[in-house]
Amino acid sequence: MEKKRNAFETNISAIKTMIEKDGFVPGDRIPSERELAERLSISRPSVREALRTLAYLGIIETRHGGGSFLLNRDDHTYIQIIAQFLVTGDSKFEDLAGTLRLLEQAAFVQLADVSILEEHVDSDAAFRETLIATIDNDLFERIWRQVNAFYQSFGQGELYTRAEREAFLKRS
Amino acid sequence: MEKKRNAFETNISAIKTMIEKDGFVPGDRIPSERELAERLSISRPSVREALRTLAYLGIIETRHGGGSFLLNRDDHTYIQIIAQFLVTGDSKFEDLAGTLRLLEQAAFVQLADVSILEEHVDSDAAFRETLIATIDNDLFERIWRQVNAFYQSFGQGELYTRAEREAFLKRS
DNA sequence: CGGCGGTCATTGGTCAGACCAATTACGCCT
DNA sequence: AGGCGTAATTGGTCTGACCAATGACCGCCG
Repeated sequence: MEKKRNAFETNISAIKTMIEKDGFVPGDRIPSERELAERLSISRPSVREALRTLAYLGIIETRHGGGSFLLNRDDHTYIQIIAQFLVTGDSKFEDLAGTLRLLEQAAFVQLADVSILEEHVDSDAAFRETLIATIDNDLFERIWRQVNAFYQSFGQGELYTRAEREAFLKRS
Repeated sequence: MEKKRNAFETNISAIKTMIEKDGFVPGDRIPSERELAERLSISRPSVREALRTLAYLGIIETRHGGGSFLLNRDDHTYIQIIAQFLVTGDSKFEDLAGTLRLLEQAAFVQLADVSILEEHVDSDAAFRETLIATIDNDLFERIWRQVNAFYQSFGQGELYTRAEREAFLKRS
């Protein structure tokens, strides 16, 4: 009898199973919290704890007064969660700057046409922002943005000097 | 004043911030639910909804009667959890592989001596692991490790073919 | 004096019920 | 038939209570 597993995960599974079994498709409204509680024979707070987690993961969306709705699977929530927990408070400042340089260097290597950077050589922020945008990789951009936001929170100024930015262009 | 953010995510952030601010390290016991509720001026059910989500993601662990404890980052299971719900997220899978290639390319550009990679050319995993280790940047390595864990959870095989790994070495 | 066992405070787990806020559905009036 | 206001539905939050598991404290006994 090792079924004594956490009731919480059991509840999440139960709700997930019920959603699948009833054949809900993305966009559908799932039963209300009160109805779920009754059908699963658990209290509404327990239902809510499970639903909140599902909502946080982007599985469902809740609308105050409207109900809970199944979301499409390819919403980006999971990427946000990853990015949010990747960069945490104990990241060292030197690592932040170093990581930013690495990320941007990676982007630069992939860059075919350097000319689009030339007009932004005056602005550190615009230069780097443009550089990252050329990659066209959502996850990569989110990670960079998260790291950069952390870097900015340290109140530091430009990551590169103007000379360094010009060096970028010459290395094409 | 667009502070109208969801209270739930605000609560998760608040708890996460408090944990970081108070300098808790993995293994530490965090304040009790009742104390958190009081310090954050929210009710215990709201605290619980946030804590359950953190527990489900593997950020913390709760022991009935004992308290809640911070887990090691390596124990964070949210990667697997999220993947469990997103098995069909093909479009974003390309982002994962692309991000990994970008990170490793950045590491390679910084690499002075390629010879240490030669002995690992037979193993995709060892090759990439060694490559990242040369960077000596904690944050960068952590980001790579998490993205790689997510990539692995999709059950994919090697990121590079053997020919691609050998091409790395030649480009020195 | 020291080890042991029991008691009790602390903490998480769960529930019932209440009230508010936002949305939606319905029916009435025009 | 259409528009509008009211009521029902539904999520959001809180209070309070009780149970269950853990752990610390303290007294008892060897």
